[in-house]
Amino acid sequence: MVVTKADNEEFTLKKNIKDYFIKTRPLLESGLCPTAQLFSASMDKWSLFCIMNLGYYKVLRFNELKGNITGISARMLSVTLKKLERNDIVKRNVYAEVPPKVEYSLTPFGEGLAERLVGLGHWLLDNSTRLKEKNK
Amino acid sequence: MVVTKADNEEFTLKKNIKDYFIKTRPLLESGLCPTAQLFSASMDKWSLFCIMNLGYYKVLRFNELKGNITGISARMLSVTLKKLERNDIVKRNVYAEVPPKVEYSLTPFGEGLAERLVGLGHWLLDNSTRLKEKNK
DNA sequence: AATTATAGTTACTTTTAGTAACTTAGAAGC
DNA sequence: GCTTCTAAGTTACTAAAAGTAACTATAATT
Repeated sequence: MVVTKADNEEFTLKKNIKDYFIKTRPLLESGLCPTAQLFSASMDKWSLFCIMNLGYYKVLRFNELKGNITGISARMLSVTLKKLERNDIVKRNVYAEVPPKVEYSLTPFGEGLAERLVGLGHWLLDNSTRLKEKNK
Repeated sequence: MVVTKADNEEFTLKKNIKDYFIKTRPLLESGLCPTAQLFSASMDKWSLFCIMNLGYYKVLRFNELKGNITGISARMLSVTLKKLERNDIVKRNVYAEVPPKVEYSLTPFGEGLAERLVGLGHWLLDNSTRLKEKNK
């Protein structure tokens, strides 16, 4: 029997999914699965846009983010940034000035996340078909 | 000047994020950015659990999925599966029997997505710290 | 003394998520 | 031949989250 490259990839994928299940099943029950937490609590469209903008521009102030993200309101940006800060994805840097000056940037974890989300984004751009239709 | 491996990785990451911005900026305005669509319309926690379960078990019936995903209601599973079907992530196979028999599985695009989400999941398991605390 | 600027907050409305009970249609048991 | 069972949902309702619009604090500037 000849084991091809494709067979090995198939095996690796299956093994990865199996590993993932074994690792996350007990975490899911206790509500501590980081993947579930990321997707249920932290990964809405506004979070994605904040992470991508900070990944590109590195440091942005509140109103710069608001200007870059079309459609976001001050309240939703505030709520989103607090959530990302709680999850150690975004760092908040306050200057004691008037008018206030607050700079936002990614943490090292946030940078790694941005890198991986961009990877996923590129794959989606190349591979999604049905998603290209405007939906809902 | 010596170009190190780290420099090259840094460069590649920056280039990827730049590419991503250039590609998605016009798509965002028209509401046709697949990444934004995936995250805003299709990527909630229930979608993630459905995709992961189907990635692992390959084929599952409605009540099997419901049994595997703790906490999901019939309505939310129904809504989620319809959304995933609309986005070409999940395939629905109906048998003309009574009581009804419906089998769900991933499309080829859904399988690719599952693979990438598991990759992200493994990275999160290894690298997330703050996410490990129960939040919200 | 009024105006401007930044980074939000507060009160309110609309949309979405979640819950619980109901539906459909034939097959099997009594 | 009447009741019970089953799978895969749906329907009507409530709770929670997202979204909108107007407001606030503080000091420097006009």
